[in-house]
Amino acid sequence: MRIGELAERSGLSRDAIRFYETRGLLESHRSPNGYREFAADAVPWLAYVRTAQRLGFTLAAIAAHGAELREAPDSAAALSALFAEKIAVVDAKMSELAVLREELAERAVTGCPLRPEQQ
Amino acid sequence: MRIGELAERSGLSRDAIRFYETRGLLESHRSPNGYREFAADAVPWLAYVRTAQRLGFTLAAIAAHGAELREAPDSAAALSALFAEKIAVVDAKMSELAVLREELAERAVTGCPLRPEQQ
DNA sequence: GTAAACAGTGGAGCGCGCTCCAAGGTCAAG
DNA sequence: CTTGACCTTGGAGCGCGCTCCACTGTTTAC
Repeated sequence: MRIGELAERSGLSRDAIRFYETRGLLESHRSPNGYREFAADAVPWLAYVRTAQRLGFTLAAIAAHGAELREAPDSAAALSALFAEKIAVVDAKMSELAVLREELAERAVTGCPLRPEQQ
Repeated sequence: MRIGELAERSGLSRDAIRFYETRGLLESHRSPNGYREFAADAVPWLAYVRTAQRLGFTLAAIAAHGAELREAPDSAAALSALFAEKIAVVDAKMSELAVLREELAERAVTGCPLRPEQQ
């Protein structure tokens, strides 16, 4: 698949895809004419990237995770460990959100404005 | 309280605090000598700002929320509505994280690499 | 054969969220 | 009266995550 099709299927711009490639988030090989060729599973991968990114992971972190996966020995155990690590990060984020939510809920009940007062 | 004390108590830099003020996240009045004076509750407010920010809210969004609170009629009902709105946003974020977590967990079990393959 | 649609590169620019710096005013201690 | 800590206001710069642009090459359709 060439970049235009990947752009359409992933909902990203061509520029964003090229940018991701420079950041090591995506690999391609080149056709004889110099055009990038992407594998079909770049589409779900990019969907994952966007989700992770929207949830506050930096592109560098996502790329590092992907690189670890590529370099991991192909045992299910090693992969599981990597995912477990990532899941722990997600869980931590969820806990923080839970705390923030509780704080908001509490103030909603008490009517405490949670804001800088005059003077 | 002057900016140095607020910086120390909030763990932020003076520059960051001045920057927040330009973005409408924080108010101060000026002493006759031109120094900024902050209220004591700027400290918990900044703690809230940092938490919200770390969880993926932009400064603009946080400032907008703060402004709404300042402009809200001072009824408990109105404030509750504002907090309920914010809580809904937090809940949505948590749901997304739950989905991402599940996706990760599933792939950890199946050993599916979740990455762009060669070719 | 030509036009349109696609691809490539390099570089500038931009919004966000700051940090750092220079030049200067204020104030308390010695 | 100087020293030093603190404050002020610009303005430049920076890492992130792109976008946009100019210019060029390739492929496809008529």
